[in-house]
Amino acid sequence: MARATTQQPAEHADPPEAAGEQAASTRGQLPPHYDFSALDPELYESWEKAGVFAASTSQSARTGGARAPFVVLMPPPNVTAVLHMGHGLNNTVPDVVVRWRRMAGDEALWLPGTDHAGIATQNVLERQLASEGLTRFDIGRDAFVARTRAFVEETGGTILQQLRTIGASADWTRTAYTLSPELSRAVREAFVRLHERGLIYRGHRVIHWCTRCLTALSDEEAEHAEHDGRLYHIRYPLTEPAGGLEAITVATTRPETMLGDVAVAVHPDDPRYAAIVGRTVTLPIAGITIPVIADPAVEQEFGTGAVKITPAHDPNDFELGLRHELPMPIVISPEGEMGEITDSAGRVPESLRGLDRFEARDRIVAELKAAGLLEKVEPHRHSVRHCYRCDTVVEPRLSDQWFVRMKPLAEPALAAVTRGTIRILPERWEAVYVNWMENIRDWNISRQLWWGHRIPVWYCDDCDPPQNVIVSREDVSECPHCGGTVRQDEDVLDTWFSSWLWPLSTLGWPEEDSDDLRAFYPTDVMISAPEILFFWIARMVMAGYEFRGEAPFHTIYLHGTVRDTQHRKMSKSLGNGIDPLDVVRLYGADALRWTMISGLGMGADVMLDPNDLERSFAPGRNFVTKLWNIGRYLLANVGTGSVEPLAAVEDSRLQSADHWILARLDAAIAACNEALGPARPPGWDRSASGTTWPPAEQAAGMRLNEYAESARAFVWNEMADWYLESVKHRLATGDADAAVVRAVLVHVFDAALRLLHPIVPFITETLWRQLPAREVAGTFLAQSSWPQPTARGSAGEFERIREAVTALRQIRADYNIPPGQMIKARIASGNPEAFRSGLPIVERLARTEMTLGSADGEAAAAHAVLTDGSEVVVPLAGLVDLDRECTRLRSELSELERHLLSLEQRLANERFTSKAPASVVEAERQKQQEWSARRKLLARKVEELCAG
RNA sequence: GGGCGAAUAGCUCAGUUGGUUAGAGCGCCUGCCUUACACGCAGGAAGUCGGGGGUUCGAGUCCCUCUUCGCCCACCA
Repeated sequence: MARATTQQPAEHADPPEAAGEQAASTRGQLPPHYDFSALDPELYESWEKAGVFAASTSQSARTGGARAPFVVLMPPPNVTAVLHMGHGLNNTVPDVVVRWRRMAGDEALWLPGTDHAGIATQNVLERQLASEGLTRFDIGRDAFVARTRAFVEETGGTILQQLRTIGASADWTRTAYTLSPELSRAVREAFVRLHERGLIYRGHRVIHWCTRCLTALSDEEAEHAEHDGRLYHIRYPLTEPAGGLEAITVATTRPETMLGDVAVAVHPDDPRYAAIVGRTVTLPIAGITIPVIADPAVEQEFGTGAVKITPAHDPNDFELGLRHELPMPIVISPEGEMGEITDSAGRVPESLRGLDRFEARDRIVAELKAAGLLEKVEPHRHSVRHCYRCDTVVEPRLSDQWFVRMKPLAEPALAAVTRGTIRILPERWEAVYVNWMENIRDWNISRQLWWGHRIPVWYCDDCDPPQNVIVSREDVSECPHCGGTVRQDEDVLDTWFSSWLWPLSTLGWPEEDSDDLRAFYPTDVMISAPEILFFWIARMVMAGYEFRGEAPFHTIYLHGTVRDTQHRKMSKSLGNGIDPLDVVRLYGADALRWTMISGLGMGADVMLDPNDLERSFAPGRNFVTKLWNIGRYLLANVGTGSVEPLAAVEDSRLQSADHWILARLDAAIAACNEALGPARPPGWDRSASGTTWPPAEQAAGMRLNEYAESARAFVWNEMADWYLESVKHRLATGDADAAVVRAVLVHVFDAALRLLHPIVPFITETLWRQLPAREVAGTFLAQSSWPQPTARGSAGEFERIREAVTALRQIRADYNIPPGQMIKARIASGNPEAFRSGLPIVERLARTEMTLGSADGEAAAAHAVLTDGSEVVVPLAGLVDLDRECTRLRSELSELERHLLSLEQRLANERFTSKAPASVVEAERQKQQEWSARRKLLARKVEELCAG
């Protein structure tokens, strides 16, 4: 039998025993599974070689071309990064969107690149040095930077190579790097311009300091984490008792900072302390005298209502210190050790100097206790800031840093979102963005690191302020005022100071006339994780307005996080990660992409099971295999010979199944388009100025999971399960009708591959290139067109066939009628030819015979009522016992009656009929009629069968 | 401390402005190697939509409240 050929395992694709069979020669060419590991890399290479991903400025409508530009910027991964699942998600999403737009006729640009990642990369190199027993100070700045640069050149960009394996269709010809000469130029330009506008200034204040990285951090880089600490109540004895008090008790979570105390503050209205304001206390351990002052910032209710003031080691105390013109001694070193660092002589006893701040804490507490000055210690849960790179507890520390004045920058960036030029999806993040912008604080941009953009500021030691500070676009070798020697600022800029220019700098800015800038700025969609909304995305918006006067993009799409089954974020340190390259190896890139996209509700996290890859990735692989097998069937049965274009097939030649699948295709295309949504707000492809999202589109689109599901359901549940199965016999005849099927099938499959290509590019491209329908030999699906509806289908007739067939299958299953057993079905009404012709292959295998006629007079029969009220009857003579059928019918009837009753009650309710929309009422009436008819038929059946 | 979100089948999640008998994938049960596909086909079981209250002709959907979980922000030491 023919079956024998299909049973052959893949390795024996050309079995000798099948040689005599005609079908075997074609069918044998393709194995039953798609060999992604062999085909995908080759395919990617040919895409890249053919320039499929490269965008051209001359095509952009903004620079004289005919296509709307569509631009997505890759959030640049750290240059030292290796691909993890987060990258997988973060890059699959834009790839799907970009591939969609590329097919939809846009000039699509996905611009890739890497970030030099100052602090992160420096940490990597410092760890390397540490393993050799060295620190960066041992080898010096120049050697360290050189070594880092060499390391980056050698190993950097690995991740960009890895992104190719998951199919990322980025324009690699434009690959950018935040520390490249071009981007460095943009960084300097931005710094100097902001400085000229008075938006960059040198500030002396308390900042977040990482004692391990030895650098200042921005507010965003100092992350809050809840921590179970203690609140220490410490008695500071009054120099002279007053107001009945011997001492004043302060509460603190960081006793070690008391050595830097310069005052004790109380609320001016606090009656408890009114008498001692203006007096002095003796600071224990240090043994110095400090004043008691009054300030309204003190909360009377918290702790004891008295607070110790350490201006150099607490931002609040610093502000208060400024108001009261207090001294600001620094008692903790950059490394986090106690010492008399600045203006603190006589404050730190010899025994504490050089001690780590946390050891010092314990020591000080012990000493206080011994001296009877520790009143009590309470458990106190509070949040402590940590370095976002090394998790070290951040030490607030007085220092000189460069700051960006953010308020003026935030104004247009805030307005862009509130007025709707930029939308944020999911919408709930909009409030978060707005809140941050409204409460924006100045940005500390200087870092005491070696790896990064050196701050373009030079100092002349011979000139007086303000001439001694030179801010310059070009390197400065001598003082422009006195001609003397200058020295450059030792610090580098925050990594994010180069990242926030990404939309501008990667397109050629500050060259205002750059072709790329004119053709591709503003970009379109910014796709990223919510974690960097403030670090990066919000600042890009500010930079866009500040330096170019336009929003950098119109949509911010924040996807979820990849988590494990316990909802923990996947991370190397937790050891719960999944290596995307393992997944690619075992399941294929398409399967990985499928899992990412199909599981991605709007803003929802993607849950994966690191211990059960099968569970997470089998669905994608299975779908790919399904597609592959549809393709196999097509190639074997349609062949590669020429096929009539669908447009050449007159409607009269189409049968019910053909009409149906064409209608379903149109519905699928519409559903996919709806889910993907508008690509841009009106007018954006020309200019962004004044553009806003229409309210109706504000939250539309970017439902990638819905798009995936619509396409999948069409291909699998409609095209494969029904259409393919019901046209097999027609295709086999080889006559004129077979030509119709070939035309429809090829058209529909071609459209399906187009619909699916953005999600599963490898399998679809591979199949498409073998289809007889491809436009021109040598072209790629990746750059072909997005499918258009045919407007030629109608679903009605075949829907009835599907209903009838499903009814037959239920009857078969209910009565355990064996697969080989022929059943004779009678359809109460309809076109018997259409039924016969539309039967799927399984029913047609000498299993079902359909006739048309009244259902009357079948005594022992199973039956089903279709939605149009007609019946399908299968005589059961000798096949089953009637009691079962009776029971089944009765339960069906009672269920129907229950529903009908509630429906009728609803319709009888006058308030319903008067208040509900007419269309709803009409639909309910229709339903009532249908159900009544069905009830009648069912009741009669029950009477006939179950009477005896 | 402030703000936001989530809770729907055993698991992961859909469910768009309130309107048919609440869906999908995985898992589970039954039967099937049937002309591409057992990584498959056919059929099936399974949900008082977190608890309570309210608005409405009608609530998974809107309002209030409680519980649990998660996220963001935050200068009460």
